[in-house]
Amino acid sequence: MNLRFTIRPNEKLALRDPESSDLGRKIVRQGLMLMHKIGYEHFTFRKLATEIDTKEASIYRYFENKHRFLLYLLTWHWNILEYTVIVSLRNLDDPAEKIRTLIRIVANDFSDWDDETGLDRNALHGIAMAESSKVYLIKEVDEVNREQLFKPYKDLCGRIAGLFSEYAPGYPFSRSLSSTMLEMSQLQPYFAQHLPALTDIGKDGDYEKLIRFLENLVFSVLDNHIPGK
Amino acid sequence: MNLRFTIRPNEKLALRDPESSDLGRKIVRQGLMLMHKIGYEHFTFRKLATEIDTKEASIYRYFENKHRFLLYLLTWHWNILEYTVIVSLRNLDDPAEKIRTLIRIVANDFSDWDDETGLDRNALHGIAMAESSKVYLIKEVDEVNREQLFKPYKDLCGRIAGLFSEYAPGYPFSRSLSSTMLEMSQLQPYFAQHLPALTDIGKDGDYEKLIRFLENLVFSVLDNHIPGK
DNA sequence: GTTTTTTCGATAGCAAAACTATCATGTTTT
DNA sequence: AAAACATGATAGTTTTGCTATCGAAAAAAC
Repeated sequence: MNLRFTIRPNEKLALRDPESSDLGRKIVRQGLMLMHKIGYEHFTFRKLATEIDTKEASIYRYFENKHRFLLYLLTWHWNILEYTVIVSLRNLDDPAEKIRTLIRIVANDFSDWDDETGLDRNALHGIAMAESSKVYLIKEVDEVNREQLFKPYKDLCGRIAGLFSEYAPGYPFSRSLSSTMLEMSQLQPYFAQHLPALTDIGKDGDYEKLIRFLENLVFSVLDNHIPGK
Repeated sequence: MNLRFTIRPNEKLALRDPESSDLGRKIVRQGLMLMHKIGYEHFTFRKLATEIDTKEASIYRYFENKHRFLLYLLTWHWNILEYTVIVSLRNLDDPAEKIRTLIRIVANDFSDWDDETGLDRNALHGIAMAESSKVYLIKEVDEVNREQLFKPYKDLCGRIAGLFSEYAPGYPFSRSLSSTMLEMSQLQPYFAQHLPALTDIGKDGDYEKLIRFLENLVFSVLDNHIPGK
C-alpha cells in the first residue's frame, strides 16, 4: 500500500518549511533518528548540528526550539496515522470491522506501509511511544493549543470517537475512550519494554496481545451500550 | 478519616532523609508548591533555594537532581493512594464495592482525608496529573527501575490488578487495565482542563463524570469475563 | 561540658544547554 | 547584473545543572 501526502504540518510549527531544502530535510530525517537514539532530554540542536555537519544557528532558522521540533515530528506521526485510517476504512462498511482495523493501525501493525515521507517509521513510532506526552504536559499547553498545533491529534481522536459513536450511538464517553485507546496503544508497549509489572503485554513487539487488549477494552465498553448485546 | 504513615520513601531516593530536618521538610513542602506553580521544566533548585532562603548547594545535599525530587514527591503520592486504598477497603467484602471505592480514591475523591504528612494534597494531585509520566519516560528508565524506585507505583498497580482478578478471575489483562485506569484518572482531568476535545469529562474538577467514565470502563471490561453476566 | 561530628551558609566556579547576533560567502531568482 | 535569500563561521549571553571548598553554628558523642 502506498500513501501520497498532500497534508503538511501547520506552517506556524516551523519557521520555514523544512521540506523545501536539503538542509531542512536533513534536519528532520537525522533529527528524528538522533532523538530516537538519545531521547528528548538529551537531544540538543548542537548535537544534531555536529551530526549532520552544519551549525546550530542554521537549525534555529528552521525550528524555534526542540519542543517545536518534537511537535513537528509528532504532527507527521498523527497525520500518517489519520491518513492510514482514512485509506484503510474506505472500503469497509461494518462499524465493528472498521474499529478492528483502526485498532491494528494504532497498534503499529501497518508500519510497513510506504508513505513516501522518507521518515523512519520505526523511529517515529519510538518517539511517539516515549516522548509524545511531553509535547502537551507543559505549562505552555494553552498557548500552544491556541496556535492550533494540537489539531492533528485532536482530529485523529475525534475521528476515532466518531467511529465509536457510529458503532454504539448511546455511548457517552467516545472521546475519552478514543484518547484512552490512543494513549494506551503507546504506553502499554512502553511498559512492556521497561516496566513489565505494569502490563500484561509481552516484550519485543507483542502486537497481537496489545491488539487483543485494546479490542477487548473497546468492544466491552461499547457493546455494553448496545441494547440486546 | 486519619492516616498515620509508617511508610517512608525508599532511602536511595534522597541523599539524606528530608523528614529529619527543618531544612529538609521545607525543601519538600515548598518545593512541591513551587513545582506545582511553575511546572517541572521551569523548576530548578536555584529558584527553590531563593524562594526558601537557602543555598542551591544545600538542596543538592538532599536530592541528587530534580528528577529524583519529582520521584520523591510522586512516591509520597503513590504511598498515600495505596494506604488510602488499604484502609478504605478493610471493611468491605463485596469485590464490586471494593472496585467502586477504589475508583473514587484514584479519581481524587478522598483528597480531604488528613494524612499528617503536611504535604499540600492539591499540589500533589496537580503534579501527579501533569508531571508523573516524566518520571518514567526517560532514557534512564531501566537503571532507575533497577534501583526499585518505581516499586510504589508497581505495588499500587498490582494491588488494583488483584482486585480486578478477584472480581473477574478469568480476565487476562488485569495489570494493563489497572495501569490504564491509573493513567487515565490523571490524564482525563488534565485533558478536561487544557485539551477538552480529547475528553468528555467537564472542566473544573468534574469528578463525578470522571468516576462514571472509569467505572463504566472497568466494569464493562470485567463483566464481559464473568460467565452469565 | 568540651571534643567531635554533622549540618548549613557562603562563595566560587565550570561545562553544557538554549538561545541570539553579526557578517561574509555562496547560490538562486528576477 | 542586481537583488534576495540561505548557509557557514564566529562570537557572545543567560540559564541550568552541578561540584568544590571553607568556616561557623548546631547537634551528638564522649
